[in-house]
Amino acid sequence: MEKVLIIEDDSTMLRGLKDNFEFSGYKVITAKDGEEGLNAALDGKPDLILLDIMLPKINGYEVCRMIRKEKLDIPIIMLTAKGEESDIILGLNLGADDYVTKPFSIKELLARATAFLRRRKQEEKNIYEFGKFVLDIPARQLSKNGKEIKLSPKEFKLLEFFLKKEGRALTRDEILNAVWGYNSFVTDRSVDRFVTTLRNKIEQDPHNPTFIHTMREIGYKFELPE
Amino acid sequence: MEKVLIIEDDSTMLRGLKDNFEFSGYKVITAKDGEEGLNAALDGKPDLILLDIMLPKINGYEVCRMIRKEKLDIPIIMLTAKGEESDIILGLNLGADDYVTKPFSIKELLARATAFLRRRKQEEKNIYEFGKFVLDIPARQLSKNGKEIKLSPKEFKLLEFFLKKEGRALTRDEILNAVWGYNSFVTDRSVDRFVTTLRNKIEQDPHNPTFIHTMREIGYKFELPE
DNA sequence: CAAAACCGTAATAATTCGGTAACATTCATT
DNA sequence: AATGAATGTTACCGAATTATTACGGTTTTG
Repeated sequence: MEKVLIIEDDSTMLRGLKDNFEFSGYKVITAKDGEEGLNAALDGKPDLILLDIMLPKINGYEVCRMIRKEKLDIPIIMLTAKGEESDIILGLNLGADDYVTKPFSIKELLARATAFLRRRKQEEKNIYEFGKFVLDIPARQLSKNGKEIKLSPKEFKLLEFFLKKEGRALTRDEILNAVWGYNSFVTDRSVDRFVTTLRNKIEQDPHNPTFIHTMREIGYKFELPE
Repeated sequence: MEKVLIIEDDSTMLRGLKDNFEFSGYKVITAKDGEEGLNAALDGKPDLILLDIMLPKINGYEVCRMIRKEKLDIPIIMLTAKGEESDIILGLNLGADDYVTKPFSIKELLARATAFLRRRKQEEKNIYEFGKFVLDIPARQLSKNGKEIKLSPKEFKLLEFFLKKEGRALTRDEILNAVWGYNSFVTDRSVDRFVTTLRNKIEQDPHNPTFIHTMREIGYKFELPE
């Protein structure tokens, strides 16, 4: 189920949005000021953010900017009372993907949200194939020639992340953030260890890896051979 | 340069949009009815489509639906004279990513277009081509005719810097600062050494370099031959 | 509730890399 | 052409990075 984060200080408005989105089948988490909202965005990993501009503590523009600074690629729809063109443009330039102007129709907002999530969903592949392996995300299972290969939860998450970012060199930090969570106090070396165990499970010759290549001083890169 | 396809039957409007987008640095292709527009979308591979709804032959909704049916993942912004909510929602559900209502401000439309293209652009501009070589920054890999050429971390950084400053003579100090860091106590001669190894990897005849030219008393310059 | 699986860390081993020095070559100037 | 300065080339070893393994504590499973 898709998770929507709503950051809005007006209780009535917040309640209305929450009810409507939940009724439409979304999971909703909420925040009532910018600070709380930023934390929720980082921790909760929502698929979409509705972001009010006028907020206590940190305003919406700042929240938007900071989310983008963290390289989080979550669609953001801004909710604004101001119809001013310059504000809209400011928001869009700060990394928002869309905005709606209060008072807006909930039906329209829902349609826009759906449009953003649809695309995202299409982008998300659920089954990855590499070599003789198949990683089935919904089934949480890796198999080689149809035979299951057991992976621990962390191993699975790591492999999933590698596949999602196939072809790109990933820093240990990126990997830690994605697999362990952004605020974990885990050592870089743990990444190495899990790469080792993964290699032992998927590489023919773990010392001459076909898939998981080490990128010195950076981290690792998952590559599909020709 | 990004290519925008504008599908619009009103000549005046079309002309206005074309001028504005071209002035903003986009390449523009146009179509005056749905059929023509659909072909242009399929053949021209634009990065963004502005799509009027009221069109001769095939209307905008249909065009949108057919583009999506072809699994083309091009952002579509609908231009609509109707302010009716139901039309907007219909459009969004058919796969449009956004809409603007006529009369719209060209400034706002440009801002929205930029927001859509921003992500794509960021992802794209990280690849440098020179001669038969391709330096892929995200993949952290250099290849010649598709075949990988291994670079050490320093070599990679140095080449990346050269490409970023292509055409400019660089002092050894500039290079040291950029590649080795502010306060390293490394000799100038290390630059020379790494230029040598780089030349051996990318120059046909390292003694008659095509790309990395030595600027006596200064340093080096990376140049693309004609 | 016991056994098994899992995870993070630290210790140790293996590997790669990079800076330097020493020597060779080229270049500009006279 | 001779000279000195700048640049090119090469080999080597210490240092930095990564790989591997073992272990203890925790969680999950049967």
